[in-house]
Amino acid sequence: MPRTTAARRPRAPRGQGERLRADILDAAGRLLADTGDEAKVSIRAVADAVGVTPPSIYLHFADKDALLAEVCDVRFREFDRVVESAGVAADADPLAGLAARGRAYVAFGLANPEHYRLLFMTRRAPVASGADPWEGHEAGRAAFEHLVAATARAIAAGAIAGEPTSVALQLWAAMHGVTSLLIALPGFPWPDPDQLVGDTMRTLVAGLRP
Amino acid sequence: MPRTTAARRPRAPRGQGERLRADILDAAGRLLADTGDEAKVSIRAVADAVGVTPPSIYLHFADKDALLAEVCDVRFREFDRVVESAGVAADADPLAGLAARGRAYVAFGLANPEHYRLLFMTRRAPVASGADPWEGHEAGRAAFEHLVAATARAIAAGAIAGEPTSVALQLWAAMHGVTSLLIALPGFPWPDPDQLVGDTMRTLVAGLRP
DNA sequence: TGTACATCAGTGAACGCGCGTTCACTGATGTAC
DNA sequence: TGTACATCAGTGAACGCGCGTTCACTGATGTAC
Repeated sequence: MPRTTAARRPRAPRGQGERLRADILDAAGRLLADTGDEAKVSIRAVADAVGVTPPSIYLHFADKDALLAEVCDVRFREFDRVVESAGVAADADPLAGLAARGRAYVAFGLANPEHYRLLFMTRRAPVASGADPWEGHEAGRAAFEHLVAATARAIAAGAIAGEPTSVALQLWAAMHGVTSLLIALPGFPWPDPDQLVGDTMRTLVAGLRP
Repeated sequence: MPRTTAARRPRAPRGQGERLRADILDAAGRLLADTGDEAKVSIRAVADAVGVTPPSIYLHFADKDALLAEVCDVRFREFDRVVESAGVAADADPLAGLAARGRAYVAFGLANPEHYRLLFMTRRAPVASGADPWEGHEAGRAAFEHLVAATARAIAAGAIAGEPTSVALQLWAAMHGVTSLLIALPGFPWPDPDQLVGDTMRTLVAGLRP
């Protein structure tokens, strides 16, 4: 089967070259989600999806890694926005806010498994020790800080006990555990995901009660 | 840099052809652990590590997928053996047995990150619905049943409450969450892994108390 | 005891493929004088 | 107003690479008669 070639994209007018950049990022993200396979996101495939020739990609990104890193960043921002807004909507009760974040976290992962895989299941190079570990991952930093803040509010309200960062890590690890197992092992006889998330959340909250 | 070619392996004597099969499995596993990169485990690289030519692999494995599936199975058996024996050693107190399994689980993952990745972080095709989900993954079934059994003992002893399978899934998801995040995001400013595992285990056990 | 034959455990060379990336180029559009 | 030139936004063709896999073959060893 030959690659489905998109219509040839008309050349951008002068000064609008940056539009192609945005289209490339978008196409790469969609390609990843649609094929469900990071190996299928090749420079050629992305160029084809956008309707442009492969060398054009290099007018906007240094190399393939730079492109993927930026796709990752864009999707991370989306992830943070979705999870945080679900949490904020329920924050009247800080515990409900945390639970809503957990549910939204898992739901995002299951709805966008390949994006989730790229964000949280693919090895991201460790930065040099001493450097800022968040350098180049500002969206990641924001997402984590949002979680720590929500956790701190629940602690301040007396709903749970513990040190905010430690508790946030436990919640994150548990929700990530559920999400990534469901994504990695779809053949396993899982119970209903909602129930698994609910049970896990209830156990954690009970265990963290002051 | 040219691939470091192993000494040419002497031809097996008659009737001993199966020895090469075992050596191939072993070399593929070591290659995965040493390079830390599944993409580097190519038919050519494995053949080279064993000291044989690429077509020889096909005398023993139908194709690359079959080889990787069997590597996976071998490592899964090792994983189950390590975790279960750590648990059995502490089973005098069922709760201590569960905790020992949790620690051994995470330790195995951190000591063999690429094997862990292959076992639990790489998508394994879902089987046809209706078929036995464990078909071809007998080692996986055994490992999971060992965990459920240990959980059931802790429940029977009155140390924790709940339904064995549900509780086992919660414990698994949490330990997997910790392990896989540490593996996937080594650049994150993690606390000491032992502390993270200990905190998570304590929270879960507290939340599951009868 | 000798010899033809079968079998086993591989080898050597090649196939076609898709990949990331580079390089010289093109053609439309704006700007200086 | 005309024209030379610069710039922008790409294209077309090719590079070398490593990959999974196939195919015809080889040479040592056993077995039948």
